[in-house]
Amino acid sequence: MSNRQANTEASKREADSKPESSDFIREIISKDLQQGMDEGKIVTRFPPEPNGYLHIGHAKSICLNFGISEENTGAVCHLRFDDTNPAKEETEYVDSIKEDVKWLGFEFGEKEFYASDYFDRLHEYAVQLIRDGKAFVCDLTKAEIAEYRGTPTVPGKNSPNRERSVEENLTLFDKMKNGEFADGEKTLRAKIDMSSPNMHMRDPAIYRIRKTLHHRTGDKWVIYPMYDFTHCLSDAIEGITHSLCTLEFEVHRPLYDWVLDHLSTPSRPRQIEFARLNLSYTALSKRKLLQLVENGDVSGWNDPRMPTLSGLRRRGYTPESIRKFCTQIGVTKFNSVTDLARLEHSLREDLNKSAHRVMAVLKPVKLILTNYPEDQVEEMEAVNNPEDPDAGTRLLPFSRELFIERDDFMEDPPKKFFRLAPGREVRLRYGYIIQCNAVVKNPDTGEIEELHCTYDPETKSGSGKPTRKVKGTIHWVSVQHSIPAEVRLYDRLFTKENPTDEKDGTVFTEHLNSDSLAILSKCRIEPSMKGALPGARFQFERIGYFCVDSIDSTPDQLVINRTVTLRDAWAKRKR
RNA sequence: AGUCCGGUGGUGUAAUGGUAGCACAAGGCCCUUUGGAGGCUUUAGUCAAGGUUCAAAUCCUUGCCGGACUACCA
Repeated sequence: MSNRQANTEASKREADSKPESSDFIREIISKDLQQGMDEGKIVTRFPPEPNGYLHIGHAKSICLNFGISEENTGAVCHLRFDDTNPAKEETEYVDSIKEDVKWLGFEFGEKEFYASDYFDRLHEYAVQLIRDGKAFVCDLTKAEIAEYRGTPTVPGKNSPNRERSVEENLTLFDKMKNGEFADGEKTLRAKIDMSSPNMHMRDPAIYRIRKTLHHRTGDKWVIYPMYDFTHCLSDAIEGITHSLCTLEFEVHRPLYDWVLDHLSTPSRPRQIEFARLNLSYTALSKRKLLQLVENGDVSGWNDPRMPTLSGLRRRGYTPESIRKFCTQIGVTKFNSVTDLARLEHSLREDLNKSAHRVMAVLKPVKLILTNYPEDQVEEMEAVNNPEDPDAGTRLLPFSRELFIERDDFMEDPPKKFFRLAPGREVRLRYGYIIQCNAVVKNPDTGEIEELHCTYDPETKSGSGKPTRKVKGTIHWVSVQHSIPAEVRLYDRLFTKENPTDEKDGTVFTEHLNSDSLAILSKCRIEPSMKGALPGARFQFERIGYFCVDSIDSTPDQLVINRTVTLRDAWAKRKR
């Protein structure tokens, strides 16, 4: 026994003293460091396209990139907006992305960059490629290019314009730049290999014409560089050492390398791919999330059911819990689906330590203590957070008429029901032991309207008197002292574990959970919640973690969101 | 179909030729004035078949399964 104890103690200590969790990317980096790469100055980057809101999947990338910069002395992580497609990108998204990264707890400071800041240099690089005979202006239409490209099994055909002279290409590219052609009329293409088994190497477009206002460069440009051309060069310009991206870019890596191999750049970054995050019962693609917003399936990008960082924030998630989650799930190269329960676990773990406990009754039923003096009010001392002695205590008003949870009473209870029932005793949390004597029902509806109980004055909480044990403890609020609130119970947005798997012929919106939101408007909360600030988080004892809604709550009408339920052994038993 | 990348308990991961371990989930027990928290505990895994080796999750071969790729998106 003592031996085993010693063992677990030892292993705990070992776990504590280990650095940060490692993964194949961090191992590559520490190897590079050992070999003296860049005098130990690691530079990573988080490169969002400002065309939507960040979600929990991006958090994985943010934690990886910024995490690595925090773990290595002298290292930095850049925030770089990949804004090369003016048709889709907006300043609104830039602002939300910056806010979300900061909220997660990461500092980019001055390292805020935009691919659009490099448009001049990128243009020069393109001209250089033309001069070197490595790029040409192509007249083919979009459809023709697709046709000429072939398929993975059939090699493509060369564009008829592939052998244009350098001079002609230069002139044509200049005319593209000067707006002399319409959108789609011409493209600049890299001259690589139309028979490559890698489709991305079949003379990919690197510049296209888009006569659209750009959110930062306005009307300065009518030609815009493509991702594959932009990303590697932006990395090289910024001195990124390790360019970390998701698995779907693996096939782009030969092109990433090709561009850098054929141009003289200030540095030579390296792309490494890892698996993106998938979460059960969740959709994680900007396109699909956009669809939910536009369909009105949710109230917006920050709907508390959305997996966006703004949604999770409004729901009551803490940045710490998300960061913890991201380090716990690890980084690998294989596709996987992470159990939503994991995210919820790290949330509860964090909130359990930090959230103040409060008594709230969501579905009230009146309970009258028939032997308690009419006008008497007692102040019961309640612990704010049993996990944190420094959180102190507060006083709860206790009186003859109380509200308790409708679910905490059953007329005809099963054996393992530890709560109130006719003739049964329970303890009122921080109060007395009571016994139920009578049930008053509405004669028309049969609905329970009042429970008449008696209390035992000898059993007051904290009185130190020896008292009998009762199996159940329930929460309550005083009718006259409690304050009203609207409580919004949120649940998972989808009923299907992998809603975006559409191989079975279904569309992800078919799996929307019709019970993902339930609004309770007659809730009663203990008076200490008066004046609670938007965003404030609490644990409602025995129910779950909640927060004051940051948008809809007002001092007069509290609106409270359920962040996550408590683990519930009783609910499990019922299943 | 071709190319590339991957396959470790139900789930997420570790073991870098040398004892298959951790976490989540699920079950049980203890404790408890939150059916919370905490403590203890059980179940359960190397895709398959060959080969190399004293020794294979790890290296090799073949097969099977999964993913990515066929935007002037990123």
